[in-house]
Amino acid sequence: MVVDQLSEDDVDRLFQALSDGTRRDIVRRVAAGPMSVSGLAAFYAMSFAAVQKHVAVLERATLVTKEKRGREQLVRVNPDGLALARRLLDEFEEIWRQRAARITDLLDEAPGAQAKEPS
Amino acid sequence: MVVDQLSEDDVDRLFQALSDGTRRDIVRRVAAGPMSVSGLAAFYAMSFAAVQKHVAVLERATLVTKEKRGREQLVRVNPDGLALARRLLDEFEEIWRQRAARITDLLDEAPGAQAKEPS
DNA sequence: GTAATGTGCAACCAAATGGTTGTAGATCAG
DNA sequence: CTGATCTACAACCATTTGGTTGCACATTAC
Repeated sequence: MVVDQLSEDDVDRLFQALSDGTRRDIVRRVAAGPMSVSGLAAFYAMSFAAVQKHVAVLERATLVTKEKRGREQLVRVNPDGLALARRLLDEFEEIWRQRAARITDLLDEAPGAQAKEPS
Repeated sequence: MVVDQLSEDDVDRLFQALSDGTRRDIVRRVAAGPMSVSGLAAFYAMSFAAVQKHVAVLERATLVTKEKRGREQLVRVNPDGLALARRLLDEFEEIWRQRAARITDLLDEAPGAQAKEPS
């Protein structure tokens, strides 16, 4: 099953965005409530520009959204992005589960019986 | 909620391993049944050494395991690794869900209750 | 035995990543 | 208005990543 219209590059960006501790922490923080970029930057021992870049990576990965709010830029979590990533992992597990079920069937069936595809 | 004993570096490796299309494809293939490294390499338009490196990345991320089988090395999916990644994503969603529930509560409650959460 | 196959590893290279500093444009406070 | 704050973006740098080729070593086939 293909997940939506996601290109491989989209999936690359999703997981790559999640592969950095600072970015995962940003997602956690904005998941608990929206924050400005500078508000986020205050938490980390790195420059504002670095945090800005992390937010940009998360935005391109559709894990957060930004909205201009006066002179600030409010960062919000995008629940769809997270759900998408989880669904992708579910796909992998589904493939494995089907194989496991097929093997179980083979073991359960009498020897010589043909294996049918489980749902 | 901390997931098991995973270090941040472990999580980095997990998601980083999944951020490459070739590696995700390898996981799909071995999820459907174990394969040798050279068997896998036959599918991709890159050198054997490159595929070997991808498998090594997946192995360090605990997404696959290798087992020596004669002169071959059988690569298998590690369902625990996948389940771990999914659980990590569940954590993020849980944080967001809790916040959403809290907001819903605030909206449901009678007005006059003091809200700590800015809109 | 010799030859072919499967693997591991080192050295190398181009491109991407994660950080920095510096500059400049908006917006808000006084 | 002036000054402080928030953001955007460019240029630069060190390290990592994803690929290559080449060589060494085990195991299997003939």
